[in-house]
Amino acid sequence: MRWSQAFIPTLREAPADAEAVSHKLLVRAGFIRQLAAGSYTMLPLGQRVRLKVAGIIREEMDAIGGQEMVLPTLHPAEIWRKSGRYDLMGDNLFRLVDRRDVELVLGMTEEEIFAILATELFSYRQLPQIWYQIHTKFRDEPRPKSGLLRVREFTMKDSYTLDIDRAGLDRGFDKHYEAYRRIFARMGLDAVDVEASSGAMGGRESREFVVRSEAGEDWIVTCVTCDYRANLERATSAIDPVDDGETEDLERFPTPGLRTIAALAEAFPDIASPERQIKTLVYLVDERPVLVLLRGDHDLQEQKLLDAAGASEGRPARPEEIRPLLGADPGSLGAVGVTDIPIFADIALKGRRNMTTGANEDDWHLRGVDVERDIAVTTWTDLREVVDGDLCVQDGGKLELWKAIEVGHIFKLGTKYSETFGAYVQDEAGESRPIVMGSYGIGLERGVAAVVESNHDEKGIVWPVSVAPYEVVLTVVRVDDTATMAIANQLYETFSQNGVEVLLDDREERPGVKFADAELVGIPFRVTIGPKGVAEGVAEVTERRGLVRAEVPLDTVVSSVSERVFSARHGISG
RNA sequence: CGGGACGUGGCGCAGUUUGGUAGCGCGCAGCGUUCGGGACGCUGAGGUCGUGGGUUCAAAUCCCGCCGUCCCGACCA
Repeated sequence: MRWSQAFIPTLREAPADAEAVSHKLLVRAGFIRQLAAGSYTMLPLGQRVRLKVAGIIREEMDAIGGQEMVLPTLHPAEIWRKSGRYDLMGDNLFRLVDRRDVELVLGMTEEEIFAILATELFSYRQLPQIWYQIHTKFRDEPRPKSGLLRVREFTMKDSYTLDIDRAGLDRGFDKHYEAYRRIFARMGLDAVDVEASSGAMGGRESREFVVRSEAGEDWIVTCVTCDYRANLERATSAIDPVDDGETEDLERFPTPGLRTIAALAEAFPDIASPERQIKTLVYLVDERPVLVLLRGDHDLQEQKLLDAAGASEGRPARPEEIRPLLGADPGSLGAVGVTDIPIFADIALKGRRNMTTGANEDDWHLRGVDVERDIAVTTWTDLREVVDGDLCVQDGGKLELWKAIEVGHIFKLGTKYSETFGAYVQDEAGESRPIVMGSYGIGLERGVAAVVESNHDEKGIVWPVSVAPYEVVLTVVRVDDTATMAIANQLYETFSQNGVEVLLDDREERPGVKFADAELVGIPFRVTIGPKGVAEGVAEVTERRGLVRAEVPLDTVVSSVSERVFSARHGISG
């Protein structure tokens, strides 16, 4: 491609209010343009990168036996009602009505549709299957942001494994795990996998692939001394033991005006230090009230509560909703004597005695609470949110929190969708069994943004060869010099014949502009050719990463640069 | 959805407080000089001031509604 004819609209000034670096750079360098909140045009450069990413994914999916297909994005709402996700997905699901008043939705993931397809399988002999597509997904995000990182319409590689049993699912899951590691490595992403919550997807086990970045929205917990790593929504930490002393009897005592953990602790330091208090929260999960019990100095991780309750939405109850339930306002709440509301208690409270909690009467508290003796806990589970500096459950090492971009997620789904849609096969014994499914996703444009987040410098983007829009830019310093231009054309042809993706910068611009643009756009290799070099029989080769320069004879420049391109093309080494 | 901000040639902005008929930089077109690290001169094109209504002799400017976008908090690839 000749730059003078290419649609590469670079900008001197970035969008002022853009936060993420990748957003600014992709806009400035002419890769993307925004149409509306969360809707982006992929300009020619952006589309080339997107196709490179799709190509890597396709190769790795095919390598594990994946079969590509394309499913519709427009789905009858009925299907989503049947799986229960029409309501579960809430407002994130785009809904519309056609001219016949039929309700439709735009697909935000496709477990339902693949499960329907899987009803065409009848025998365990046809399993396992790995099916995938690279296609558009729609999500009515409450708040699209950070350019390509969080949008309402995007391309997703979604794949699904179909197996006869859980052992098969485990194998399919492991294959995806390995494929994902290769995909991200080839894209030049330093991605790590962490334990994650399955959320609205359902299923038992899931792992997220994340890339460390300040632009990310996930919080990741890792141990500095071992391999423990988990999403904050899932992470646990070791709990320091507390000596509760001798068992005492339950006793009411007045606490006028004391409404917070801190205030109570200050007024009664000997019996009500924060770790001796029970924090009682009232939540509405899927609109049902529940009590949540935590140690006074611990905070709730909401996703853990949702996971434990099997719910999709939760929020703290408002004071006017709490009073009719417990008879008191926040500040004097407790779970002692409560039997008509489910009580979720954090495991840090297990076995604790002589605790202090609200008496469900304003300005009164209870002391001497023995959690297991006095409270009818419905569910004991891990509910507290890990904080920076907590200790690792595996080896006691220090835990660190950091922000990351989620670039992929793999789920062990189970039989929920196959049972719902009737995807059963007969096993060896002739018994009908629901197909065991796994579900695996990668967001392409988010992946592109993540590459930019972790591959840029003050001059612009630094694309890994594997996903670069062009591999080489041939910068002609004097377009008006016929000898130079003739040689440039010749080099351009030779690169093209070699199969190298080359962009010929034949614009009538000053050299400084061309150099700056090449660096902003981030093409891995720049071959600079001008009258001076032509006179000496050399071209200058500049590697974008580190801007390392070298003079190379004109007669070998194409072969040497091509070699470097070929060896870097497959990724891994970047 | 709650909180904050913004909307003026293609891009980035000033002008709004104190109404008087729109300006700057970049970019763009033509000509000339220049050109191995973001050149310069001259000439020129380009704007329903987001939108609807109101106040006024007069509205980018004041008032009301609506739409849109961004940022901060609850969701996900």
